[in-house]
Amino acid sequence: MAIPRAARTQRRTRIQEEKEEVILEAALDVFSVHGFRGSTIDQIADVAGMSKPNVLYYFRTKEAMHRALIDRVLFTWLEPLRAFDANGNPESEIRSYIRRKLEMARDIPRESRLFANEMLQGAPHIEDELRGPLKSLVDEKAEVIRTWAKAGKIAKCDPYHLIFSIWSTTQHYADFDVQVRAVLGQEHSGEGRFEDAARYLEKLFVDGLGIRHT
Amino acid sequence: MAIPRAARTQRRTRIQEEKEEVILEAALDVFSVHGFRGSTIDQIADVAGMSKPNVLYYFRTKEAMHRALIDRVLFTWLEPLRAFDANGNPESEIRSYIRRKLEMARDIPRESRLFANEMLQGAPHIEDELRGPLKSLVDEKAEVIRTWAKAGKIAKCDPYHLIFSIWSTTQHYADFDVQVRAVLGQEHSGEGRFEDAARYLEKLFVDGLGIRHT
DNA sequence: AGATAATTTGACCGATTGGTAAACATTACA
DNA sequence: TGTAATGTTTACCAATCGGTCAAATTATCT
Repeated sequence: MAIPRAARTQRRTRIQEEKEEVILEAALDVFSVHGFRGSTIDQIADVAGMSKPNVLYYFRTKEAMHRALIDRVLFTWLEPLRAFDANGNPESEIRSYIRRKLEMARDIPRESRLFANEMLQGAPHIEDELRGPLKSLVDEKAEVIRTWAKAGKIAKCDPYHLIFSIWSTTQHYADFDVQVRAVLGQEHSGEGRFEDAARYLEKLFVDGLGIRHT
Repeated sequence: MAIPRAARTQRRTRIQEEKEEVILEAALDVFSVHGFRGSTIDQIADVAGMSKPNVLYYFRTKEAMHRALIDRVLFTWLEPLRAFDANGNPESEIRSYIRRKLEMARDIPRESRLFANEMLQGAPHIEDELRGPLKSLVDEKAEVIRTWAKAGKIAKCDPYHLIFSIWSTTQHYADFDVQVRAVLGQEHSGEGRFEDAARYLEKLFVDGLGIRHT
């Protein structure tokens, strides 16, 4: 019998690389909508265009697929926060952070929904990542914000809740997309809503944080 | 055989009233965490402390339970927006709206998560309510905000995105509770975080919307 | 080309799914 | 108290679940 990927130490084949990509792509489609429990391997196999045993040849369990997906997406998703620069000036840093997050909500909404689903379920698979790497990163950036506040560059405010508010307002356009479309109506549901959102949010945060325009 | 509730036209019994309450309570527990597809009648019956066929005696299908739950929760959830008063002054109205929403995120987070789950899945069960009653309500309140802006009471801004941003920032504390706790660390995960959030968000929105303190 | 390793599939497994049937137990009301 | 309506449970159903297995197919390398 063939040796499944996970038990092997050798190099990955071209086919492996391709098929694993196809499967994770399909898994993202399914998991991001129905969550872990609500998704089935059959669904994923269907979307991926292959048989269920074939999917299970590359990922031995449903959990393994989900795990691989989370790991990959977690990195991408935190990229904008990592880019948050202590040496930049507050206004442009915050503006571009908001823009980047909104672009991600627009361009890769499934990734956002995958996380949202995980959070709603109490993050049973990634609690360690939250308490570890994520917390460290946020702690670091919170310190940057606090420094800015002490230097009088922005108003004094709780840096953690500031970060939460940027996360929530931007990811809202991915996670609650249906609601946003429904409320805005068909005429405002084009891609232009992201530009409107960016304009509004940038102003809200720049003014709300008492940032002096330079 | 007994006639299930849904097919009956007569008054509801005391027992019916009680048991339906118990079931919906249990269903809220389960649906809010796992979503519709990820939840099972067995789970709900277990939490409700009754047998599966007994649950199905009161609600003939899983969908019927979910439907009843959504209908009930939708009303409660929109209460704060309904209370948004055109005759009040912008500062106090916005402050109290934020407070109310945060209180709900703290006191009835399961309701928030139920909706969030529904949104993530594309709102297959409540799209009509979104396009109808919800949109109407938001349209009405958006008009109020626009009036305030025209009167110079608050800065000009897109009223829809303003409402979205209040929704998302406040509900974040219910939907992403695990993440918030993980990032804040154990020492700041007491109920005090809601007070911190309220302080931060009120300032953000009051200043961000250019509301003059009176 | 032939051998070997990698990939794919159909048939299948026990457990769980949403839901039903009918016997049994309890309640409400005359 | 009797009885009809209401409520509850056990046993069960077909469909679907995550996952296995061995056989068949395809790709790779000499």
